[in-house]
Amino acid sequence: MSGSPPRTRRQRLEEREESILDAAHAVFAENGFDGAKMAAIARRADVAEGTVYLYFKNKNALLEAVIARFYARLTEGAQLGVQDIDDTLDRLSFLARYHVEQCMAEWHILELMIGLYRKMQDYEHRGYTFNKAYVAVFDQVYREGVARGDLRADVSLSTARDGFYGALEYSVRTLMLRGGGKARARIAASRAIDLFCHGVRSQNAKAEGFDDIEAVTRRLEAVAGRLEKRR
Amino acid sequence: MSGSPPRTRRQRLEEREESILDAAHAVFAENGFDGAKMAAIARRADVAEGTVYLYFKNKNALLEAVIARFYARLTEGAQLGVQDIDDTLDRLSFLARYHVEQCMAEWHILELMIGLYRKMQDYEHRGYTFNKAYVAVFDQVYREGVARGDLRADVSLSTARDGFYGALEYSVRTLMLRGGGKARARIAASRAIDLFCHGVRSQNAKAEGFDDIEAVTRRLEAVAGRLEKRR
Amino acid sequence: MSGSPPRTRRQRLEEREESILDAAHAVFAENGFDGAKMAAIARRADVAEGTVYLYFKNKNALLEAVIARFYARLTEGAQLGVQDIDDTLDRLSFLARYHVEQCMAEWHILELMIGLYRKMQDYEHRGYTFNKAYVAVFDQVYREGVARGDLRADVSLSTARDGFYGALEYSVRTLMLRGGGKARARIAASRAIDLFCHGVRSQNAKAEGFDDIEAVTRRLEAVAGRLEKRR
Amino acid sequence: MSGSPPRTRRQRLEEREESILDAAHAVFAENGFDGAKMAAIARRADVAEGTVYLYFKNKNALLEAVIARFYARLTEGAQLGVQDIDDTLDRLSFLARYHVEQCMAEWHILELMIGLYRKMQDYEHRGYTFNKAYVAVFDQVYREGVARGDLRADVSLSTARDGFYGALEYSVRTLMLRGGGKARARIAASRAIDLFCHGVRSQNAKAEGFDDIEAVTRRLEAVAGRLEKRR
DNA sequence: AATGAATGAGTCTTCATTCAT
DNA sequence: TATGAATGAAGACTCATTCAT
Repeated sequence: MSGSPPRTRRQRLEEREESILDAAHAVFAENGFDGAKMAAIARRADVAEGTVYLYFKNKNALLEAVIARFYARLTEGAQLGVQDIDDTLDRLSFLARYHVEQCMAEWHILELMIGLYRKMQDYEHRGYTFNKAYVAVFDQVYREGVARGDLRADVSLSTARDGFYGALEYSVRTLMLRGGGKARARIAASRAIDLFCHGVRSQNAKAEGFDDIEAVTRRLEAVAGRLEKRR
Repeated sequence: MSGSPPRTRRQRLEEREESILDAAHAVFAENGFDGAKMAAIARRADVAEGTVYLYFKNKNALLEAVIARFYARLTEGAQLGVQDIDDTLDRLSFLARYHVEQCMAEWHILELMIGLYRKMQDYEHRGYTFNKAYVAVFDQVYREGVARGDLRADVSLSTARDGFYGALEYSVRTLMLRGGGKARARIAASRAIDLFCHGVRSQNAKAEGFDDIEAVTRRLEAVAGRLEKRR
Repeated sequence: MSGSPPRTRRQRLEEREESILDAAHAVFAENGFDGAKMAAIARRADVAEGTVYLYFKNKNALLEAVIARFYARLTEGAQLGVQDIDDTLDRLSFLARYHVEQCMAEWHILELMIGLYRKMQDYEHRGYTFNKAYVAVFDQVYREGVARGDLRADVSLSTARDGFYGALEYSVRTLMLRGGGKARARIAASRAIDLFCHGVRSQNAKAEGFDDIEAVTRRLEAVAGRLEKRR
Repeated sequence: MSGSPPRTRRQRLEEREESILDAAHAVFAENGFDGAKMAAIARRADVAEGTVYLYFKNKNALLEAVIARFYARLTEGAQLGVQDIDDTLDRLSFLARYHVEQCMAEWHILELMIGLYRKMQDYEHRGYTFNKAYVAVFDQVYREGVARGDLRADVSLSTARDGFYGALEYSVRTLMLRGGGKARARIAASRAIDLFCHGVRSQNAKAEGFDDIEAVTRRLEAVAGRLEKRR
């Protein structure tokens, strides 16, 4: 009779599952894996405790599903965002900002992933797979950047990727500990991206005249000294 | 008459405490906080269950002590290592290698710290304090590097720090997931440090004609490094 | 089709709760608070240990519930009993007998109440409230007695109450220690009530010439009482 | 050399024992039996934990000793006080005041005695013995009072005793619950003693004309009615 | 499919008592 | 005698999972 509510049985089930996942996501994020109680999840999903077990085999499976969905969404968001940008550095900037924002919002879920590895070594691959799919977006951007001549070709993709996400996540962690807001997050992201792109050595030292011969000599002497010290 | 075994009461107590910490360290690392059973820790320390509570008020306090000791050692090792090195880049290289190695060995303990924040918000400061003391070593090196003109002055210390440790830890995480050994860890560390120092933008893009002495030097150093590795 | 067993879910729950209270009552009475083990209570209620906690938050709450129920019943019994009696002295006699009998049967539960005060100072008021509701029955009887001119008006209600219940409970305690049966309890009650009504000073001292009809009546009543006891 | 400190070994031991008893008394009173920790008692006695066990076999024995000492002192105080008083009513007044004061001060210890009966049925007799010795003081006073014609002869000693101490202790309990001070205690004591001596029936009813025949008739009719009811 | 009452294994923690020194 | 570190048994409480309805 009524128009809007879902008609199909199938649809109802999917909605239920979704709401359980929403609840689980929230409760896991708030309390960690061991701290999350199935009862709390059920209550939050407005469902009886037993019902959860009709949709997910057990607590572990539920966490797995939460993480899978989280990563799927994360990856999708990254892909869509990159699509509309052309310039390599702009793309990297977007990915950095996006990553920082998402990580801050879902910080706790990310922690859970790590914990997951201990509990279920079978699923490690899964987690790795999720992550691989996500960073593939970055990889694609990076490869294109190299091809276009925008990025160094002599840095391996994995090194670059580690540097990129590593710096970002470390920033996030620091922000989380100190309690920075979204604004600070953005600033941190842009700083990190700047560092990522230019490195830390002083421009003078690098680009200006800088007595290179002198430096090379010093370095070689240092190497020689070290070699001499060897028994 | 007998030489080695500890005589003093005081000494025995300290040894006991140490052995309990060792046991707790191991059990926490293997099973995480909630997964670690006090009974297992006691058994591993070869001590009755109640005895643990003579030395540490409860499970939380025990974890805190484990982390405090870990960080104290970590910081001390970094300080000692840096003392004997003069060159800024060498110092950073050392810190990078050291960090990666330690993190890989104590990966699980580091995870625990993060989890700790949820459980005991009062102690957040503690964890933050530990970390602060540790990264102070890097900070000192970095500041000196800037003063010497070796490092960019226009990058804030915190940004640099985040980039440095972030990249390293991300590398470690990746290594842990994929299961790389110590050898790979070193390689990852040096790559990360290279990236950290030079950034990712292609040399063309950056210096437009920047001379190649830099590259040559790097190659020579690589050769020297390989030579040094030969026993 | 089947007649007696409870059908409704609600009813089953109430029965369960009741049976847990019964079990707790018995176990607390037998072993005191600290001596009572939740496991024993659960076993006695024919219920899993965890089930008890579905009905009562914890051991303290369980004890509280036991006491509340006990007092509720006690008070109700007193009220009902008094309703059917008109004469003031008969009413007091009934209350005395009733109190002694109940106290003897539930001696241990009464002890628990006292112990409760130490453990939960918040609940003191509760215990006090229960007791107040109970003695209100006596208070009402007493006030009416005063109004009717049957009882001294120059004795404060609280003093009278203390004397009444105090004497009774002291009797009970003595009986409990010496191990008297119900018969002895009744005798003790009537003696206490007699003392309560007339005091201990010799008749000479009191009334100086007060006539003996009083004494004669008492003797006759005693005879009648003895006759009644013969089955 | 020094003058005051105890010389004999024997004396030192007795002092130690005494200080342990003092500590135990205090800790038991504050926390009840199960709530009292041997460690706390030892600490309070300024003695090592193990030392307590050199003086008392175990916790139960310690409690027993505490109670024995308490009763011995209580009894002694009562005896000494009565010695100096001649008048029967004054003696009773003193005993009442003394009892109330002592009970209020040592309320918790008295509770413990009751609990003791459950734990050690072997010792019941002990407790009973202590109590018997104490109330013997009252008994003696009462018997003399009867002999002197000051007190009713037709009230059994045990009834009188129950009435006396019962009323007092009930007062005390009420005072303890409501939190009255020493002043209130004295008032309660004197009121109780007044009630004990004169009973609650209105003087009018008792001493004045009071239509006794009428009353007697009613009572006899009641008895007759009861007899008639018998099958 | 949904419910939610029932289960009971699992764990931290306490504390009386012992015993090596 | 005195010490106090060590012991380990015992018990309240939690919570993932099951199952009768």
